[in-house]
Amino acid sequence: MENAYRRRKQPELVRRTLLDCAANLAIEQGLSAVTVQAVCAAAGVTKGAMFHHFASKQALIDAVVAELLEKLDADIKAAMATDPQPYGRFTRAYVTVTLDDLLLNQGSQWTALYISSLTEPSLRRVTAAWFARFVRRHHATDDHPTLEIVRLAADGVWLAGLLRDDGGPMPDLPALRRRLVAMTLPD
Amino acid sequence: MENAYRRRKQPELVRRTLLDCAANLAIEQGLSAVTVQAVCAAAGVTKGAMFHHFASKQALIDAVVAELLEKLDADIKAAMATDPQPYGRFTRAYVTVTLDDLLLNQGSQWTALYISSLTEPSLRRVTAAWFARFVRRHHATDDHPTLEIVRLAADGVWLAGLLRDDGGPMPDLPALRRRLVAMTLPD
DNA sequence: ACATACATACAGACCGTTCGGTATCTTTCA
DNA sequence: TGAAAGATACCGAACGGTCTGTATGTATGT
Repeated sequence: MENAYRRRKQPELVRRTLLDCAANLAIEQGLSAVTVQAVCAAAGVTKGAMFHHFASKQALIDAVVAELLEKLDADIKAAMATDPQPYGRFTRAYVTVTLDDLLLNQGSQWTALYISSLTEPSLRRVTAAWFARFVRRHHATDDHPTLEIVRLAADGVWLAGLLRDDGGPMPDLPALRRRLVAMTLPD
Repeated sequence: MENAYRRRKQPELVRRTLLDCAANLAIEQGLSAVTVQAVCAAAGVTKGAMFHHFASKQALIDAVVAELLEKLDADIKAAMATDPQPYGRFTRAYVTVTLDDLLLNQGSQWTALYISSLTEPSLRRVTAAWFARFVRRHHATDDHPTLEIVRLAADGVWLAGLLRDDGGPMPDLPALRRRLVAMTLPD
């Protein structure tokens, strides 16, 4: 996005680019690397532009996390919609979405960002509320202790995905996925 | 630790206090709250003292994480030493140490710090290496897919512990502990 | 023309780090 | 034994850099 001063105005594109660059910075270098300057440099705009689109740095980060949660939300709901078996439906969707994200894009786009959102206390509150609401809504079909263990294991896979690029042990994801899904079925 | 200038010199106590204060700050307010000034203010010393004991801020944080990993290391080894059953011994110890930390001190002293250490890329490398070494050393007795799921679930409990104070769903820890341990036994 | 979308320049706070100086501790040696 | 000498512990202030945020100027779009 070069020569930004004299190009055509593209407010929505600029806003989108800022969000993407902030997310990428958080993913690749941690949340502490997400400075306003770094985001703007990566997006090819100046701070004036950023503060035009977002009231504060915190508002930018909040928007990034909100988008992440919305995407997770949509993916989980989509997975649940194609599942005829009521029992454990939410847990199966949770496992599927989590594992497939690691399987498909080997870079694990969202993992680092998701975990980062749990370390900053302000973001943690948002994410905790999001997850609690999901669990509460589906407690009728997903309340069994075994299902809880499966969900916890899926959470553990988030962490394993984080460590993957640093020599951490990485499970056989397809096999693990099969096993976890099998544990969510009745009997 | 008041009137620090004219009191008796207590280098080991000061060093220890700095480490504790840095850990507490990271636990309660996130790693980004660990500034040199904040640590020194909490410890009741000046920045000069801190830079006398640690070559840099990074060296201080590295020392905190190293202590955390050493403590985990010792706890796991101690738990393994009292376990007569070879199969799944490491996994059982891992589950025990993780769950008991959350059970005993309800503040979950180490959880937030452990998770935080996974977000900063430099710290992540250390922690990943530590965990990979552990898994590799015990692959003879702890290589079964079910054991891997148990370990992943224990990792998930780290995250659940993080969310606990923010309204996140908290499992019935004693029951969960029993179930996970049962899954590590033969048959 | 007017609102929107940016660039530019700057302010104020805080960051990690350095450094000179002063106290206390430890060793040396008469 | 005890005083000088050197090492260690710590203070306090200052520095250069980077941070978020603001104020203002200038182009574009309608």
